[in-house]
Amino acid sequence: MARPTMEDVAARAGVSRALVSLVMRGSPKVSAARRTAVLEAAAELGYSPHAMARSLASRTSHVLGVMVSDLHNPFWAEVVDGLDGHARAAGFELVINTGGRSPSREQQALRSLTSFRPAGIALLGPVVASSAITAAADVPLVLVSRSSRLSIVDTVNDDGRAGSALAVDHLVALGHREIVHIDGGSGSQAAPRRAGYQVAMARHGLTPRVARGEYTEAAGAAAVRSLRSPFTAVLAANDLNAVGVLSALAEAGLRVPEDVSVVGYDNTWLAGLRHIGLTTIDQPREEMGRLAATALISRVRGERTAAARLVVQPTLVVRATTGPPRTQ
Amino acid sequence: MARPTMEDVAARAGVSRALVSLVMRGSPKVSAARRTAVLEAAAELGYSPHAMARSLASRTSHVLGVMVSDLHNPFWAEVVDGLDGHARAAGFELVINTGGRSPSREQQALRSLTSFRPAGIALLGPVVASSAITAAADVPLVLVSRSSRLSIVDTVNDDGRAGSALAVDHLVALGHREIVHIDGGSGSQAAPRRAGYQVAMARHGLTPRVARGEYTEAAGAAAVRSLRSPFTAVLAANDLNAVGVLSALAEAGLRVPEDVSVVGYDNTWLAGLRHIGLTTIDQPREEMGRLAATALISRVRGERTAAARLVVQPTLVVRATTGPPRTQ
DNA sequence: TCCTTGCGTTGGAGCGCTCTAATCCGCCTA
DNA sequence: TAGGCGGATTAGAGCGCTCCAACGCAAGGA
Repeated sequence: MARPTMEDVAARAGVSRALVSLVMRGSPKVSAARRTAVLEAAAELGYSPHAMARSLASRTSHVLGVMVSDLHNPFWAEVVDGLDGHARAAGFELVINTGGRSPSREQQALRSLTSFRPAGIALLGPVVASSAITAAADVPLVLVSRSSRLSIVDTVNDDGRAGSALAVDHLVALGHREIVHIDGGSGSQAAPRRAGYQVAMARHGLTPRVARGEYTEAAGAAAVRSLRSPFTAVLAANDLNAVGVLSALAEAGLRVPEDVSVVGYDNTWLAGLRHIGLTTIDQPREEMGRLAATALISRVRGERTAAARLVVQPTLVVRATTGPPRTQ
Repeated sequence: MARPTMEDVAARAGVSRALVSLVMRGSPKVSAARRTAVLEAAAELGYSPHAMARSLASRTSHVLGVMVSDLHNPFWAEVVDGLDGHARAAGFELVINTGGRSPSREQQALRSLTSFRPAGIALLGPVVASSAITAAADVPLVLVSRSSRLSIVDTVNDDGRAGSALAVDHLVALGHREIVHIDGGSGSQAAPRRAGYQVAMARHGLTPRVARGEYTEAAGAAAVRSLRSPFTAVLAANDLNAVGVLSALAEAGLRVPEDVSVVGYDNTWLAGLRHIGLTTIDQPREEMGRLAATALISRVRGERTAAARLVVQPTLVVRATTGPPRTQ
């Protein structure tokens, strides 16, 4: 038994195909009697419209393509939640795809997304080259956690410089002076966080110390092990990285926060686990998703043509991994 | 500038639309000269085939719909990885959707998936009613981490009874006798894990003690706090739940594993974090994804009609949260 | 009475592609 | 030289839907 089509519904309701189409799209210019007849017929047949045929015929799409760079990072799951909720409310469906942190796989994912001819595409933390992005950009595009100067794309970012400054200020207020930053290497948004840290340290008359890292647990642990001279606080690249820092500190017999304070970045649920209780910088993840959806949809509707540069403000969340330094 | 169509490519290459179609599908019955001409024209125009028009015309689909019950649980991210890799290799695209743990949202997600007329649908840890599943089932369906007696659906599960038994055996071998199980309530696969625990305890001549829980950190912590009589080991509902157990034990001033041993379930990366170092039961997550993809694809190709009941074997991963009980 | 108006409804074209059957053409065989 | 063959190519219909122009019809105005 093949799926019923609009034709079948029309036949059963004793009307034309075009009328069924109008009912399905909730058009006001259909008499109440016909409307209920059509809806009944549709219900009896278990009819549901064929999204692809619809978008093919209407030359419009109700699909938003989303490429998630890394499905394993809980950060993105929460951004997707925000996107999903808002898009759904506006009548859009999400097609999610994953890029696995590799430029080539991202490019393939991008191609696969465009084959659906979505109304717009959101790239969450992409690492793919700018040129590949422009190539795909005959639809509205929004980048989350990656800045870009391309005028055809919108961006949603947190103010990484401000975030790092919040962390430094917090640590300095507690009395710390030897504050190390483990950075995110070439990861998305690593540069502004690093810059924010350096500026804030200078503002307090302190010497910045940056250890090379990336957005993984292992990198956080390795960076701590490589540090020779003493320090009393660490600003990690992100929460995952911070957990690696915690492990390495424990290995070295250092207590947190008595001997060393640690601050993460993102405030994913990982940081909130009581067993970890990480002081961290909160990025409003759901809001970022919502903003991305809004930006995309407004472009799709042609309400805006100028590039949007949306910046959200990070906040400090104090938990158990920061405290005053040891008074020596 | 609208996207180029097959017509445009055909015109540029000086051939018919049908020939372009053949080239795009890699048909062998095209002369080398025409093939390169078409490919060149396509490259020059930046043509990429329109997936929806294609599936509409061919009445077949290269899309697999995937509904993830909970994007926040790292377990599913890893299953999706397995699915993705295998599906992609077989020439299928994934459309991922999220159900947010709620039956009504899952049902909506399911409707949205079917509107894409996918070749098959994978439901990862669905909580939606069986009846809603059958309603959608005019395409092959596979359930992961949820058993079902419906003959039209395939299932992929780990052997939860065996997994629990592994945990109990491990703890008993270490010398434990007071082993508590915090269960997953009505969550998917909670029942077999509970049963496996009870049977294994009985086999060792021990009295089972089950505390009601669910698959969250908070539930793990709450369950431990509610326990009155002494115990030396806990088998948690899953890893997330186990982390809650660790927190509650720390609060109560109990050390792990010196005072209490803790075993999780799933072996997500969370368990592997060195700061947590959770002994746990490994479910082969990627393999489960791969099996789901294989099952779906073989049904899609009509190679099989009988329902597949795929069961994978869990294994024990010993880390830092289990050890011999205190000798009193 | 006829003509207009406007709402409700419909036929038909066409979205970008696939698929079947038909056509073309060079070459081998009788 | 005619006939047959088979591989390469193409025309045309059609997938399920939307959209436009056109149509029928009852009510109102001249």
